[in-house]
Order: sequence, then C-alpha cells, then structure tokens
Amino acid sequence: MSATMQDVAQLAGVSVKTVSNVVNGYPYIRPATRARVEEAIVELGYRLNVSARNLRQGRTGMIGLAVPELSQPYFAELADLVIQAGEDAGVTVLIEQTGAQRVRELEVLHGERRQMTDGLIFSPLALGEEDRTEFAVHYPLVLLGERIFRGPADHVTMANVEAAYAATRRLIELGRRRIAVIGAHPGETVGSAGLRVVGYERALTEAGLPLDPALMGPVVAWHRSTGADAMERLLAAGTPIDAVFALNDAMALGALRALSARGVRVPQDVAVIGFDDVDDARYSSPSLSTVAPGRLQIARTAVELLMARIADPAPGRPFVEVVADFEIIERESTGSAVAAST
Amino acid sequence: MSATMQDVAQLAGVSVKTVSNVVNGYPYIRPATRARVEEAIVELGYRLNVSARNLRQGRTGMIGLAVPELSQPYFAELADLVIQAGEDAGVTVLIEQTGAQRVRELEVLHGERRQMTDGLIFSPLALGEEDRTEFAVHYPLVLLGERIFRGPADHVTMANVEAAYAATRRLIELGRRRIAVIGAHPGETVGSAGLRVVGYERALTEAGLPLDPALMGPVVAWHRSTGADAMERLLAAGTPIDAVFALNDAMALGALRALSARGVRVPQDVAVIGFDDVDDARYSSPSLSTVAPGRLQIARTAVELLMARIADPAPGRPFVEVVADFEIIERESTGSAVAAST
DNA sequence: TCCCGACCCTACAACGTTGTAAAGCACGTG
DNA sequence: CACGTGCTTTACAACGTTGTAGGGTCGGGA
Repeated sequence: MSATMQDVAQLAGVSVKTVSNVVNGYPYIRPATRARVEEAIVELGYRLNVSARNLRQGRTGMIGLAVPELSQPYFAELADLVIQAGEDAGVTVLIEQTGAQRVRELEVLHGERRQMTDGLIFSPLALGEEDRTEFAVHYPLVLLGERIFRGPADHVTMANVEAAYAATRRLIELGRRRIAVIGAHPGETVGSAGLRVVGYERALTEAGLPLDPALMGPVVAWHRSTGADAMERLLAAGTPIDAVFALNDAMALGALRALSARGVRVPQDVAVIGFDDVDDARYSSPSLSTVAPGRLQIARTAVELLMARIADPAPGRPFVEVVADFEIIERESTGSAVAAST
Repeated sequence: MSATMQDVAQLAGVSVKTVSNVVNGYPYIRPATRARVEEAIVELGYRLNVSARNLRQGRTGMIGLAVPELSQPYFAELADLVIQAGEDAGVTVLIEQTGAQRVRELEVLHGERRQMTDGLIFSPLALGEEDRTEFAVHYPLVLLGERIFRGPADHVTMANVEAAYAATRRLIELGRRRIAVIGAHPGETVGSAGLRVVGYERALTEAGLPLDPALMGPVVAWHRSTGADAMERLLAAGTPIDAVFALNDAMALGALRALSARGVRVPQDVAVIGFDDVDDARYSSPSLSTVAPGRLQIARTAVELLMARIADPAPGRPFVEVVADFEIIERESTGSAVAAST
C-alpha cells in the first residue's frame, strides 16, 4: 500500500529511526543525510501513519468539542472558532452533538469517543450542578456555559448577570419602563436563563421599577419559534409593553417576527434586545441590538486551557474559571440607529 | 494507566485473543468464558484502545466532511445531518473548514488529515472543473455540490436548473413579470450560480418574458450582506421589479431587509423566493418562500455512497451521480399565505 | 597521549490490538 | 474404531512508529 518509514529508510540507506528523526525535526542530523531522507520521502510519497504514532505516543492529537447542536447558529459559530483555535494550537477538533439530551451528554463524557481525543471542551445543557460528580473524569476537561460551577474542571463562562444587567439598563436609559423578558425558566437559578433573569431583575429594581410577573415570557427551549410564541402570548395578554429583553438572539428574532406580524413597530412601540450576537442579528429587519458575549475569546481560552491541561495533567493544579468580556451592540431594534441604511 | 486486554485476560484467566474475541462479538465462546471476561472488563473499567485497533486494521473509523464554513447555516445544518448519518453508519465524522480558499481546499484533499480518515465528503467552492485531476485521489471520496461534474468520484448534487426553473415559474404563475435575480456570477456556467440562472432564464423564456440584464444582481459571495447590497443597487437603479429570486436564502434574507428598509412591501409590491430552506427562512418576517434542496437526502446519500466505497474500494466500479429531490416551499414572501399568524 | 563532550546514527523493544494458523476436545458417522 | 466436523481457545506475529540506550567519530583540553 502506502510507503512506510521502513521503505524510506531503505531507499535513503539509513535506519528507520533516522527517518523518524528527520520527520520529527531532531537537530543532530548531517545535512547530507537529511537531504537524502527528504528526497526519499518525496520520491515515495511517504506520509506518516498517524495511528501508529498515536499508539506509540499514547496521544491522538485530537480534542473533542461537544455542543447541543450545530444547527443552532450560536454553536455553529462557536464550533467554527474552536476549530480554528485548535488549528492554531496544532490539534484537530472533533465535533460531537448531544441534542441537549441527558443520556447523550453522559455518553459524551464517558463514551468511547473519549478514547479518540486527548481532551474535551464541553458545553452541557441537560446536565447540571447536581451531576457534578459526572464531571470528575480522568482526562483533561474544559466546561463551557453556566450550568456547572465549581465543578472539577476548568471553566469558561460569560458574565451573564452583568451582561443582562447592562442590556436591561440600556433599555431603561432609553426611557423604557415596561420591559418584558423572554426565555425565563421559572425557578431556575443556575443556568443561563436563571442568571440572565437575575441581571434583568437587578437592573429593574435598581431603577425603582416593579418586577411584574406579567412581563415574564417563560419558554422551554430557546428557539426562534418559542421566542415568537412567547411574544405572541405576551401581546395577546394585553399587558402594556414597551421593550423586550430576549435571553438569546434566536428568541429575539422570533419575537421581532411576532411583533411585526401584529403590526407593532420596532423600535418605536417596542424596543428589542437579544443576547449572543449571532451573525443573523446584523441582518434582520430591523437589525437586532444584542449582547456580544465574547465568543472568540471563549473559543480561544477554552482551547488554551485544555492544551495546558493536556501538556501538564498534574492532578493537583487548581481549576481555573475564566469569565469572558461582553459588549452591548446597539442596532436598530433599540432605536439608537433609526431607519437603517441610506 | 488504563487497563489493556492483557490485564483483562489475566484477571479472567484467558488469553488476550479471547478477550479480543469477546469484545468483537465472535460467536464461538462458551457463555461461562464470555461472562468471566465481561466481568473482568467491568471490574477493570477496560476500554478498547482505538489507536491500536486502527493501526492493526489499517482503518480509522472516521470520515471527513469538508465544508467552506460552519458559520454559514446551510453548511452547519448539513454538517449536523452528516454527523447523524455517520453515527447511524457507525463512523465518526471529522469536520474540516476550507474557508472557500483554494489552498485550503487542496490541503483538504491531499493534506495530513486524510491520514486520519477512511474517506472524505467534500463540498468544494474554490476548486472547479478545471482542477478535475486533483480529485483523482487514492481514498474514497464523495463530492457535494455543483462545481465538479464528471470528476473521478461519486457525486451528490441537487437539481439546480430544475429547482430554479420551478421557483421562477412559480413567481410567474403568481402574476409577476419583472423578476430580478440576485447572486448571479456573470459568465459562470457551471457552479450553483450558473445553473440556477439557467433555470431562471429558461422559465422566463418559456413564459415569453424578456431577459433583462437590468434585472441581474451580480454578487461575489453569497452572504446576507451581499444580498442586501445587490437588492439596494437594484432598487437604487430604479428598474421596475415585482419579484426577486435570490439564489440562496442568505441573500434572500438580506434582500428582505433591504426591501423593508426602503419601505417596499413584501409580497404586495415585490415577491421574494430564496433557495436552501435554511431554518431561518421559516422565521423571518415575512417568512421566506424557498426551495428545499433535500438536505437530509443529500447527507444520507453521501454517507451511504462513501461507506460503500470504503467497504469495497475496487477501483473499477463506475462513479455514481445522485441528484436529490427538491421541493418549493411557499411562505409569506410570495404571498400565498398572507399576513401571517392570527 | 588520553579522555571528555558534542555530534550523528543505529538496534531493539514496546505501544495494544487483531488475523492466521492451529491445537484440543467432544460428538457423531461410516 | 478411525475420522471428520463443529466448537472453543490459544500462541504468535504483525501493524508503523518512537523512546531508550548505546556505538561510533571527531576535536579540543588536560
């Protein structure tokens, strides 16, 4: 089949190990020898057998990235960035989808794919704080998101409370007083939903505004359709509303649609702000104001942390928690830039 | 570190090969022996070493999927489906991004990642018919898309001409006469752009409508922003237009935005139809009529074809070309379902 | 002169698995 | 009673690479 080091060695008249040394950039090789070997490599079209190297070295050169599903733009864009960050770090990223199902998330943590990677970046959605022990794995692990804190792993997260506070605060500064929130998970205090609602409430309270339960649009899954539905229900209920804070962009875009279907003008009648700064937010109409959660920083940091763990798996090292920087992006849906392109 | 077959064998009091046989479901094993081995496996928490198996068997159990970029929803959704199809077929899908750059596409074809996979599903965007020879590789390859025909590989594509024809025809049936097309690549005859334009022109001609160059909105890259720009230019030029066929949904959504910014009503003043049936199309406002290109079918077929090639790499077998079924999805932007949700 | 270190190269074993070949056993058949 | 057949298990070698240990050679300092 394809050429091995054996073949190259023979053709170049050296030992197999010398070929290996050339391939791996070992410095003490006579230029002449190196040249001969390289020539032989080209001539035979030799390619290193990754499986053999993996076996010998006990590493695979791959890291896993487990997300709920790629068809959600937030995760697709995250995956894009993680793949690139991995490339820069010299590793291949293997993407896995959990569908946000508990069994599949457990499978990701303990399943056979873990045999194929040197470490895992994991954004859990079904598993939570109560499953903390599941995360005590024997391979390098970096967690993303808000579901697990003080877990036995490094952790990259966003400033959910602060960012939600800032978003809501901005709406208040714009003179809005009846600010609905879409995407709350009633009773939840720990996931993105819970934390963002805390920020929302903090901003209202601080401004002396009441926390009106009629302004809460609960939602099961954070999709476009559920966002539209929640908005529908709020409108149908007749509660006066002059702004909406959607806990992610997908729901915000759904809400925009529901508002426009009802003939409600955005931002004149109702201002809308989302969360995620998905690519789409820029191109909806009206374009969507939102919170940019520092995706690039998250991707890079996660890969860096993981690579550090892989390089030095010393079990004693304390776990790191990194909070990414966020930014409020103001577009048309909050009215700061009215009427759009000339 | 972790247990090997050696350890399991010792604990169960059998040979290594017997453990291997149990693990691989070899039938001729006494139930008692099998039980002892399985017990030992559980007790030691044994997991098969994939690298060793790969080395021994000369296969990796992975297939590659190379797409331009995951942040484009069409490809993210495709990747999602291919990963699932791979799962069903018992292989792991390794995603690679080319950024639609020529060098990176060549790298995907010939680079070292090909060492890590048993085959490749490749959707090229920079390479074309003229690079045909590059695709004559020595591993199983399935091509997606319209850039390469009669290449030396299996091929899964869509009925671009027919689908574009049907989409345009539908606009004509709705009484539209001044139908602009957004996304044309002037002079191109082979890629998705070229083919879809052919379908568009065929429909016009057949209906006795003129092919007005003023209705052509050329575009470099198929993004939301370029779609919006092209729409802008068409509107600014003042050419009368009563419908738009955007060659993909991203551009159609951009066009919707440009239209609404201008105060043009969709579908009353201008009907819009896209191509791809991206998830977003369902949730824009107005919701976007589009061509569903049979993504699921494409994903499944591609994986099937690839698996067949991997199972039987006989070089003689003629290359297959599969054309996926399409469907016209009518939503609000073409006016069939006016005014939206109750 | 001898020895030490820097440089260059090599033989060997090992990583964990599976394919091959074959051995042992029990059973029934001719 | 010899023999083939089906079942169950095993020893051995191999997949292609790299770590270890060491064998040379050469030049310079003691």
